[in-house]
Amino acid sequence: MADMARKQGSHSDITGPRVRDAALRLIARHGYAAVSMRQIAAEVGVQAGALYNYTPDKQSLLFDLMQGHMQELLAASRSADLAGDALARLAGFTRFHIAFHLPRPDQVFVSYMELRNLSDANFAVIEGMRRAYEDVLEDILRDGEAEGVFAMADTRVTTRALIAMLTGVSNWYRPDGQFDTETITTIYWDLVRKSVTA
Amino acid sequence: MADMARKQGSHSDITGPRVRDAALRLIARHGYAAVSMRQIAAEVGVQAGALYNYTPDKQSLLFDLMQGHMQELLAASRSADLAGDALARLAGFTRFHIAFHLPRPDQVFVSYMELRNLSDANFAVIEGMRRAYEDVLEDILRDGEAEGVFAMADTRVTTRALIAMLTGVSNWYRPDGQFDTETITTIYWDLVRKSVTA
DNA sequence: TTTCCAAATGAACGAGCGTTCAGTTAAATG
DNA sequence: CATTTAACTGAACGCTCGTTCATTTGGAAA
Repeated sequence: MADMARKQGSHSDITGPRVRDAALRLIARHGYAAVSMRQIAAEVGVQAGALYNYTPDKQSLLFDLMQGHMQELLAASRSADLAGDALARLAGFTRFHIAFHLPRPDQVFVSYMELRNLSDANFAVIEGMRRAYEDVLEDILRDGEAEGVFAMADTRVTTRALIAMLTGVSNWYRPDGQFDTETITTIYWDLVRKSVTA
Repeated sequence: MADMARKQGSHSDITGPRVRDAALRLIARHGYAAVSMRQIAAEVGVQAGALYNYTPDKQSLLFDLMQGHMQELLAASRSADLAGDALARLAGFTRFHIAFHLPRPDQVFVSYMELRNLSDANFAVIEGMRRAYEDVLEDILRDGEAEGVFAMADTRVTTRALIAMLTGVSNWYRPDGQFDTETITTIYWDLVRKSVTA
């Protein structure tokens, strides 16, 4: 009679996500170093000490946010990179990248801006996941070169250039602005396709 | 006997730049909020209080670094955007952007990562300068469309996409690495040219 | 040599930091 | 109803923060 439904009805399964949500929003807005545990706690509506029921320390809170984002990104990208020739897969990747990033501006912001606030060990983990994501695109570009459909001076540099271009959309895109996701995708796919086709 | 050679031989004209250099390097490495005035002072070799001979406060120190960078960038870009048809000017802009940014990784990093740590008034100033720089490229793209040499879905979005791509090189480029500036320029110019030509 | 003053020191200010923990609370269990 | 215990409080720990300022220092000016 120990393990079954142990904390049903308790708040911990509600407060936990709320801590993460508050931390994500505040860190995206003000930066990891500028946000205090007391600010996060106030946003959730608890005292600072209560946060330590949900994270061992502030650094782990940042790492969990970034690792969670990268895990979602990797899992989703591997599902998306499936069918067809290199050109079709590049179109799919472009569409996926924009569709994944645009609805997650805070996650994107934190994951790209707070790398230097990770401990060395945590940085290595996130960096490895970023590499793995770059490899998804690089494989497509290499296959397209082999097919004779793509031509570029250096695959690795081109990979990074394209990802920088695509991710940059999060820096200015506003959902209530001039463009919807579909229009953005069309514009960027046009740039991507032309830049790498032979 | 008042105004002539007033502080010749004093340290202020040496310490001032050293404060800015130390602040730039430390902020690029650890972030504005994570760097203390005492750390900057220690790097310079003075006590924290002495910094206030050179800046009214920490916020002004950050703003001066960013404003100085943007002023240099704008002045240099206007000198570089001179001759020829749109294609030649786009080549010149691409070359200029890379040549200007690659030797200044710390300035680039700070100017793009610390925007959220500026006061509202200071942010507006820097944002305006960034807009002005984007306009240099956008003018080239518009002229190229008028010439019938370029074709793109949206000039403003394309401007931002290209600048994001070009600036992204600072995120991974290392001067002791595989590529020299000339090679990088060739690779990126290839991508830029193909992405916008009709 | 004496005077002068820019430059820098070093101590202090109130405030906020991450984190810990003994004690309180309130909902689920028996 | 009595008991249990996860969740949370509130105070405290030692420490660092940005900034101020009376005082000291040392090289240039007279």
